[in-house]
Amino acid sequence: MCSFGSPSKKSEVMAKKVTIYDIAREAGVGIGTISRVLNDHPSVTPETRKKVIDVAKRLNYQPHTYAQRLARRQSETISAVIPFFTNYFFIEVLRGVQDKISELGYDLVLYGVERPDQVEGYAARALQRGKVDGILFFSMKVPDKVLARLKETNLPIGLVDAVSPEFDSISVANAEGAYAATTHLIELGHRSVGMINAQSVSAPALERLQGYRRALERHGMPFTDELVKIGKNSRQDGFNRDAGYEAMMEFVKLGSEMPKAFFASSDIQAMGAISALTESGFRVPEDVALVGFDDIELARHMRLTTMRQPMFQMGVLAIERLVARMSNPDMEILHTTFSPTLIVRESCGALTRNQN
Amino acid sequence: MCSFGSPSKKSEVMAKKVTIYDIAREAGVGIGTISRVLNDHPSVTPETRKKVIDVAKRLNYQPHTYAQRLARRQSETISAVIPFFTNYFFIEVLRGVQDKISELGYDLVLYGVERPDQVEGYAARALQRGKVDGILFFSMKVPDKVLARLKETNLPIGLVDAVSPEFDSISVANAEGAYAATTHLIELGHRSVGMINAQSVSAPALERLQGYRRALERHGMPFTDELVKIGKNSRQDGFNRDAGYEAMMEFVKLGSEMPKAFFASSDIQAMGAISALTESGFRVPEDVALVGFDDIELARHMRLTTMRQPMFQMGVLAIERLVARMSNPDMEILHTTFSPTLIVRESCGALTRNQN
DNA sequence: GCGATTTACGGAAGGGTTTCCATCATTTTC
DNA sequence: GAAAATGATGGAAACCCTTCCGTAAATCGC
Repeated sequence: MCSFGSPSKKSEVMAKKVTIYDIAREAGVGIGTISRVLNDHPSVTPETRKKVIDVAKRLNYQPHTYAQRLARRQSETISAVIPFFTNYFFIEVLRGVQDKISELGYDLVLYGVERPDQVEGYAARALQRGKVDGILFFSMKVPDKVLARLKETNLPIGLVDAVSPEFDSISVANAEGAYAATTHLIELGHRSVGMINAQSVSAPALERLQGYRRALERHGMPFTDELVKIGKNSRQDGFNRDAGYEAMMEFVKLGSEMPKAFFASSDIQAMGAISALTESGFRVPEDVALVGFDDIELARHMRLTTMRQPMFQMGVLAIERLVARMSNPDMEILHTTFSPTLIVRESCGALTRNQN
Repeated sequence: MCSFGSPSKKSEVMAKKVTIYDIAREAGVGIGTISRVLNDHPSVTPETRKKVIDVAKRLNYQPHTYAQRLARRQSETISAVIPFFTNYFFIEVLRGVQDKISELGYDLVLYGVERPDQVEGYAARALQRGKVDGILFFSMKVPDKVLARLKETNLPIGLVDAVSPEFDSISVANAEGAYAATTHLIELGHRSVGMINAQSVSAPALERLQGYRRALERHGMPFTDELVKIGKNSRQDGFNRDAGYEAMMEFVKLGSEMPKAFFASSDIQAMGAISALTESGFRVPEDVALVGFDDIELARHMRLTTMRQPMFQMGVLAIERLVARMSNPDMEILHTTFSPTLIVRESCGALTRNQN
C-alpha cells in the first residue's frame, strides 16, 4: 500500500517491467518490428533482427505471458481434472501427460478432485473463457450435466480411462482384461473364483465386473452375487487398499465356502486383500491365488500377477490427441482402447517358486 | 469467481464472446459499472447491480481470464516444481498443496521434473513475467545459479522438503528422525545397525545419514562407511524401490558380517530391501529388523515401522506461507521444521505378533 | 528508364479487463 | 438556502502484446 522509494537502492536494475516499447525506443525501431523479431517472423532484415535481440537481451526483456495470450487468443494451457484418490494409476498417466505437455511448451493446470462433487466446480473454472485450450478428464464419471456444458463450449476435451460417445477417449479394455485375468485363474484349475470390486459408480469397475462374469460363464461356472464383494466404508470409488481389505474380510467370513482364487479390480485393492488374507492365516499363493489389475510399481514388488495398462503411454497419447483436436476441431471423434496384458508373477500360483 | 453459467437453455447466444461492452450496452450503463458489479465494489446501487447481473446471466457472460490477469497485474496462479521420481512422498504433499490452492481460488501449474537438468528450464518458464504469483520447489536441490536468479526476481518462492537460508521453507527434521529411528533399533538390542541411504545429492539423504551416525555414536557404536550402502544403478536420487533392493543385496553379500537391523532412508527403499531380504531367505522381522522413513500409505500395509511426516499438512502450510508472503513481501523469512514421529509396526520386531 | 512488384517497417487497432478521474446528482451541514 | 461532502456513474487510460494495413524503399521486368 505504501511503497515509496525502494528500500534498497543498490539494485537500481531491479526486475523492472521492460516492454516492447522500451526495446523499440532503445533500438530505434517500431514495436511491430520488435514483435516480429521475437516471433521469428520472416520479414525482418538480419541487421534489424540482431539489433533488436541485442537490446532485448541487454534490457533483460521478458514477454508478459498474459498479454501474449490475450493478443494471440490462445492460452497455451491444458488443464487436467484428476481424481486424487485413484493415486497409483493416475500418477503414471499424469507423468506421460506432463512429459508431452512440457515438450510442446504448454502449461499444465491441475485440478485434483477429492470428492466427486468438486468436478463441476473445477470444470466451470477450466471453462472460463480463454483460460485453457483443452481439458482432460481422468478416470471419472463426468456428470451428464457437466458433459452437456462441455459440449456446448466447443472446447477440445479428452477423456482418459473413461468413455463417452461425444468426446475423444483413451481407455483400456477393462472387460477384456478382467476376462483374461479371470480365465487365467480358471485355467490354473480353480473352480470357484471370487471378485473384489470397486463401487459401481465407476465405469471401469462395472466393465471389469462384466468381463469377470463373462469369463465365468464361458467356462461353465455359475455367476452369483455372492461371488463379488465390495468394500463398504471406503473412500470414494473404492479403488483403494482399505476397500480391498474389507472386501476380502467379507470373503474370509464365509469359512470353507470361501473361493480360493480372486480377481481384484485393482492392484491396490489386491494389496489390501493380501493383508486381510495374511491376518486371517492364509498364504498367497499357497492357499489363495490372486490376480490384480493395473501393474502399478508395487505390483512387481509384491509379486502380484496382474493386468498391465500402459499408463505413461496413455498419458502421452491423450495429449497428442487433444492437441490434434485443437488444431483441427472438426476431426472425427476417436476412441482408443488399449488392451491390457497379463503379467504373470507369483500371486496367482502359476510359477514354481524356487527363490525362497 | 463470478461466472454465470445458465444451464443450457437454447440461448440465442452461442458460446460467443460476450464482453463487458455488450453487457454495458444491453443494460444501458457504462463499462466501469459492469466491472464494479462483477468485482463487488461497494459503490453501485442495488438496482443497477441487479440489472447488470441479470443481463450478464442472460448473455451467459464469462470474464476473460487473461484480460483480467493482465489488467489486475496478478496471475492468481502458483506453480509447483516437483520431482516425479519421489513419487509417494510428493504426491501426498501435492494433495495438500492443491487442496489449499483451490480453496483460495488460485490455479496450480505443475512442472514435473524427471531429470535434474530440467529444473532450470522450468524455473525459467515459471519466471516469465507475470506468469505466476509464486513458486514452490519440492524435495530438490535447486542449483545455486537458479537460486540466484530466483532471488533477483523477487517473486515469492517456497521450498518444501528442502532448505535454503534465503527462502521460506517447510521441511522435516531429517537428522532428528533418523536419530530416533536408529535409536529405536538400538534400544531393541541391536548392536549393529546398517543404513540404506539415497544419493548424497539429496539434502534429506545427507541429513538422515547424519542423524543415523549420531545415534550410533551416542550409543557407543562405531560408525564406518561399510555400514551404509547406496543403490548404484538407480534412477535419480535413489529414493526408490530398486535402489533399496540393490543396497540390501550388497549387505546380503556380507554373509555373517551382515547387520541384523537397518534404517532405510525412505519407505519405498525399505520395500525394495524387504524384497531383497525375502529373496535371500531372511524373514522380517524375525531375522532382520527394519525401520523406514515417510509413512507412505503402503507402509501401513507392509507393517513397516517408520518415521511419519505430516505430508498433507506440509503442503497446506507451504501454500499458506507462500500466500502470506505474496501479500507481504517484506515478511521475515520463515523456516518451519516438522518433527517426524516414530510409528511402530511389525518390521522392527518390537511388537509381539499375535495376529498370524 | 519506368511502372509493377516485392520487401521491410511503423504504428494504429484490437484483444478484454481494471482503475482512476471527472462529472453530476444527492445529501448533509450550518 | 448556499456550500460542502458524499455517492453513483461514465469512460479514458493503462495493462502489454499481436496483427493488419499502409507507406516507402528496393527490386524486377522488359
